[in-house]
Amino acid sequence: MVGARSILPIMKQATIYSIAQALEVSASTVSRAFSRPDLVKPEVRERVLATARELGYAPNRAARGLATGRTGLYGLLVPDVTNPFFPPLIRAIQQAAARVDAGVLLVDSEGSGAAETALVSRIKAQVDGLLVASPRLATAKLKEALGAVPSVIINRAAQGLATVVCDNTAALREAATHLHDLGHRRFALMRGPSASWAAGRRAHAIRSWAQEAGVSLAELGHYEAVFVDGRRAAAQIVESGATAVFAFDDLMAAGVIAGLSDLGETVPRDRSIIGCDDVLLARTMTPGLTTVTAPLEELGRQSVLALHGLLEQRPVPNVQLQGTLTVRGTTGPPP
Amino acid sequence: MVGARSILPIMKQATIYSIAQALEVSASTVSRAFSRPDLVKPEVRERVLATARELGYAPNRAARGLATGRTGLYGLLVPDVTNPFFPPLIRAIQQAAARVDAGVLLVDSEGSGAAETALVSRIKAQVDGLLVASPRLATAKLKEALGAVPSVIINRAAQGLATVVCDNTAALREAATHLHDLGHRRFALMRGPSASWAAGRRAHAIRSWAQEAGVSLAELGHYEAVFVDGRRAAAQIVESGATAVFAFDDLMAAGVIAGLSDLGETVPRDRSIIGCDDVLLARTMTPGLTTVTAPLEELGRQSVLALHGLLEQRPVPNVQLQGTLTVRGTTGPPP
DNA sequence: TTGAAAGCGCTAACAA
DNA sequence: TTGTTAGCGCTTTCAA
Repeated sequence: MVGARSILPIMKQATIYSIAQALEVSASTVSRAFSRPDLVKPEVRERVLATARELGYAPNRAARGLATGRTGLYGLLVPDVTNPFFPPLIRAIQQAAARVDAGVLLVDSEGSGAAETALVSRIKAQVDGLLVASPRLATAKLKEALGAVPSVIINRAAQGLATVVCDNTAALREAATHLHDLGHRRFALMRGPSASWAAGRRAHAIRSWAQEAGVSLAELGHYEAVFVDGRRAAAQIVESGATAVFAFDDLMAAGVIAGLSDLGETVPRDRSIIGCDDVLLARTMTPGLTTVTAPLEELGRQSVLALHGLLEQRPVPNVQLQGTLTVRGTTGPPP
Repeated sequence: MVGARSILPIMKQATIYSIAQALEVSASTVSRAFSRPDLVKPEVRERVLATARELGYAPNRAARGLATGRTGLYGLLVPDVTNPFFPPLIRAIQQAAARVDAGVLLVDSEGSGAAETALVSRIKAQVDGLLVASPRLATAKLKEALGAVPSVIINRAAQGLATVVCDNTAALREAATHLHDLGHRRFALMRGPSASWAAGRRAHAIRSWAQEAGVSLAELGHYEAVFVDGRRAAAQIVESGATAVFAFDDLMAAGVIAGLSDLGETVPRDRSIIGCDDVLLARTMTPGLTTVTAPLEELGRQSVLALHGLLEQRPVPNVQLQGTLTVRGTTGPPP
């Protein structure tokens, strides 16, 4: 029979000491049973773990953090949670982080570079490392804000920082060829935000393809990566005379399609549209959007792996993943 | 001149002690300058704050947490980050939390009640309180898992727990009347997940309206709240003969519309569809989806306020917000 | 393989 | 208004 530890019904949260006392071992042993299990005799370890469970013990993260200097938290900074590109990424990151026993502290910068600076300095003290997705901030400023915090930049190349990016060049060229084969000769490109690294890359890919293929390319924008901007741009598309249009991303593509519909046009009958990223929206539209699918799961997994590596002082290579073309219903032969 | 503290270029992170030493005051004074500014002479406080800035001091959250028992973190548990209902909510919560100086630890249960139990126990030790959005778990089990952690349940009524919900009854009745006025007499209801509290409420609202109005109502489902389930259900809609259909949510509504399109129908020409929540998708579809708009911003704000209140031992009332009807392009007169 | 003891950086009585 | 003094719960030498 275990002696009554307390008459009160309110039992304080168990600590390594309560376990140590109950088992008549030292607190160090209990601590080791959790953090360095290999250092404690299997038999003892079992008993510790058992009573820990009984007492509902959970290690106090703050105490551990104070002792080790680690918080067990990864900060995740995104420019806009409501942009459908990010939720699948967030989910993948959250899962991967859980696998290395880290929590995810989520912060939204609302698309503002200035806010990024402020947020980074606000949270860098409470996390072990930072995952920065699609930063708006110039690389130099970003580096300055990050200081010495181990960080991984997602979706942007940045000299001197660990990065995980998705390269859509090949898929975009494939898409262009697909349209060309269908008979299109007049192309338009709706450029994304000028501060977006991905926007520049995508524009470059399409521009150089057009040049090689010797077809005309009207460059429109820059636009914000939102639905309404795409919608408003429809008139310019019509004016450009292009029959095949590359939107910066799916949101914008959906906007253009809506805008064209406002003008009495139907896609793909009157014009073909291609998006980028393959967000939920692209699959739920009718017809489905032809787009370049980003490996978001893998992007998230790799970012966490990279950050984890950084924290273990391992050298981490920059990783580059490939987007793939997904043909759905918004591309067809020109009218 | 300040004496050299270190020859090494690597300066350790400043603590209250480094500041105290530099200013020749006690560490308590420095501590107070931050946590209880009113208790320290303005003049001294200024000097503390100034050198803190100079030294790049940021309080160590873990240490503070250990001393106070507070982590400064709110846990946010959602069933599916990629469901477009949640991102705007997450953003609102994150912002509101920042305003009370709390961070948001995000966790995704992937729609599994079992996972909810596990996740709650995994994170309840590292947060000050929990925000649980649209739990799948039965209320009793949920309460058991939550134990004594201060918690606010979002989007579900739960006896004995603080809750913040959105009531769509009035808006749904208004929508039904709108359709009835348009001439519809045969209605269908696509029920959502059986474990979803909101699904039950919505079904009830429409069912009782139909009864009162004396119109026929075909009840279909339960379906999962995803696009593909809606799409697959299109055939049943056609079979039911209903000309006006209430989908459980926007995702499902979008699915139905795609499914009907597969069957050669057009909305709203052949049938009228109404969604619920007004997620991004509803605005970007062509035509736009008639739906019930949820005040997500406010929902998020109120949840954080409630949790904050709970943590300050204030009594917090349950809050109930109202959805509002937003008529767009998917409703019209019956054929 | 285990225990004793110091310390991580901060807060909060209590005293002055 | 400020300083002194204990911890908060855990990890981690160092010794045994």
